[in-house]
Amino acid sequence: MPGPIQSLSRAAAIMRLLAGGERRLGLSEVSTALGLAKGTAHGILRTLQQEGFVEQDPESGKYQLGAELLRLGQSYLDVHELRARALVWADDLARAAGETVYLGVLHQQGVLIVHHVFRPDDTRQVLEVGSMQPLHSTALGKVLVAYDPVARGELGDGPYESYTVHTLTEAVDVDAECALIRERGWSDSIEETWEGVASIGALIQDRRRNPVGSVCISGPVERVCEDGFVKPSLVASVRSAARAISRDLGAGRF
Amino acid sequence: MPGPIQSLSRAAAIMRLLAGGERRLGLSEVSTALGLAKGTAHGILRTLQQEGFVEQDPESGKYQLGAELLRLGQSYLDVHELRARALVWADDLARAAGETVYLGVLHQQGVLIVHHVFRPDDTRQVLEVGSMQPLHSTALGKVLVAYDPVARGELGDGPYESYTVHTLTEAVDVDAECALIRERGWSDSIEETWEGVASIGALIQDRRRNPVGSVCISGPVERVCEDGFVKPSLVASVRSAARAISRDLGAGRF
DNA sequence: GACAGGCGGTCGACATTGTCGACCGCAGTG
DNA sequence: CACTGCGGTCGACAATGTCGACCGCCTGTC
Repeated sequence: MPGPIQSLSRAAAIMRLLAGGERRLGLSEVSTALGLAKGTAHGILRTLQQEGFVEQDPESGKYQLGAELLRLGQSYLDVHELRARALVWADDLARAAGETVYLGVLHQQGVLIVHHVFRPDDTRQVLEVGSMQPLHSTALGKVLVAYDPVARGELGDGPYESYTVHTLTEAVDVDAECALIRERGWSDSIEETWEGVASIGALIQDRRRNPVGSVCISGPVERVCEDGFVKPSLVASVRSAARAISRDLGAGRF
Repeated sequence: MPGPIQSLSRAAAIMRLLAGGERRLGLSEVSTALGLAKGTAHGILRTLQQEGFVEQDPESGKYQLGAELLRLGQSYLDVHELRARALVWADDLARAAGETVYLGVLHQQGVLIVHHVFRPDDTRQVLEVGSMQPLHSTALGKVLVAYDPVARGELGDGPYESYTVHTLTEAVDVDAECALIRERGWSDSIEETWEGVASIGALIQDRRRNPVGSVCISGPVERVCEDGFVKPSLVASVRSAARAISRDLGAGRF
C-alpha cells in the first residue's frame, strides 16, 4: 500500500492550516480552505481534539492547535541527538563570543531552530526554538545550502524573498556565494535578513561527513563586524565549535 | 459520525509511544506495542514521515518524532492567549521575587509548562516549556486541583506517586489541602516533588472566573521559606501577579 | 560461509471505515 | 421574524485502510 493514508494527510494539512493562520479558525473556514466536506473536516477535527492536538474555544466553537503538540515537540527535542551533543558547546560558544547562538537543522524550505542560547548578560530576549529562518539569507541557512544538496534542492530557483537591501534574491548570486562558503568553510550574513544584525555560521557533520545542521552566532553588526567584514576571531570561534560538535557526533553512537 | 477516526487515533498513539520511549523505536516494536499489524503500522508511519511528524534514521530504519512537531508546538505557544498576556507579568514577578517563574495549564493528568522565566542572574538552566509536572505535588498543580473540577477529576482517587517524604499520596490529604488552598487563595509545595525545592502558586482565571491556568515561583527552600513556612512577601507577589494576569485576560478579547 | 532469525517493507483480497452532501437546531441580523 | 450563517449530525455508499502472508536484506552465529 505505497500511498499515504488519506485521513492522516488531511489531518496534517488541517494542523498546518491552523498553525499558519494567526487567529482561530471555524469549521467552515477549514473545510472550504482545504476543499473538504464539512462532515469530513468535522470528523478529523473531533478526533484531533480528543487526542489533544487541537483545542476548541467553547464560546465561538472555533479551533486552534492543542497542548499535546507542545508536549510532543518537547519530546522531539529530548531525543534530538545533534541538540543533545551540542548543548554544552553552544553554551561555551555564546560565552566566548558574547553573542547569541543558534543551532538549526534543515526542515522543509527553511532552517528550524532547535537550540538557542541567549546572549550572556543581556536584557529580555524571546526564545526562538521551534521557529523557522529562511535558507537564502541567513548564515545558518546558507551554509546548509552550500553543503547539503537536499537543502539546495529545497531552495529552488528563485527569485527569493527580499528582506533588506542586502538580501540575495537571485539563484546565481546565492550559488556564487555558496561556492565561496565551500571554499573558506564558513558562512556569514550581514544585514541580509534583519537590519543591523550580522551572523556567522558553520556546518555540523555527522561521522560520515553528512551535513546534519549548522551553528551560528548572531549579533549587532557593529559588534560582529569590523570595517565591513565579520571579525576573524569570531569566525574562528564558530568554526571550532562546529568542529567540536561534529567530532562529538562522530565519536559516540550508543 | 460520532466516532473518532481510527487511523488518526492510531497515529496519535504511535506518536505518543515515540514520545514516551527514550530511544528510537523500530517498526516491529511499534506494531507489537500497539497490537497493530505490521503493514498497518508501516502505512501510518510512512504517512507521518511524509508529513514531517516522524523521522526515520536511515541507518537503523528506526523511527523517532519529527521536526514538524516542534514547529507546530511553537505555533501553539504563539496563539496561546494566556501565555501572551502573562509574558510581561511573569518577567516582573521573576525580577521582584528573584526566583524562577513557571506558567502552567491543565493538560491530561498533569500541568503543562507553557512559560518559564529563568531566575535572574543565575547559572545555566534548562528550559522546561513543554514538559509536564504532577498535579498532586506541585504548587502549580494543586491550585488547579483546588479550583478546577476537571483537574480534580483527572487526578483520580489515588494513591498518588510519591517523590519525596513530603509528597501527599492520599486523596483525602490532597482534598484537605485543597480546601485550605481555596480558603487562603494560594498554594505551596515544600519539597513535595523535589528535595530542597519549594514553590508558591496562585490561580489564573478568565473574565468569567473560570480557571485557565496557574503561575508559581520556585526556588531553594532556604530562600523561599522561613521558619518552615513560605515567606508572606513572596506569596503576596505571586498572588498579585496572578490577579494582574487574570485582569489582563478579562480586559481585552479581540 | 551457509544458515537462521530478525528486521523493514510490500502485496492483494476483504470489509471495515471514512467520506460525502443533505439535513438539523441555534444565534445573530436585517 | 424570516433569513443566513454557523457548528454539528445522519445514513448510504464505496473508497479506503486494514490485515496477514510474503519478500529481500542484513547480521550474527555455529
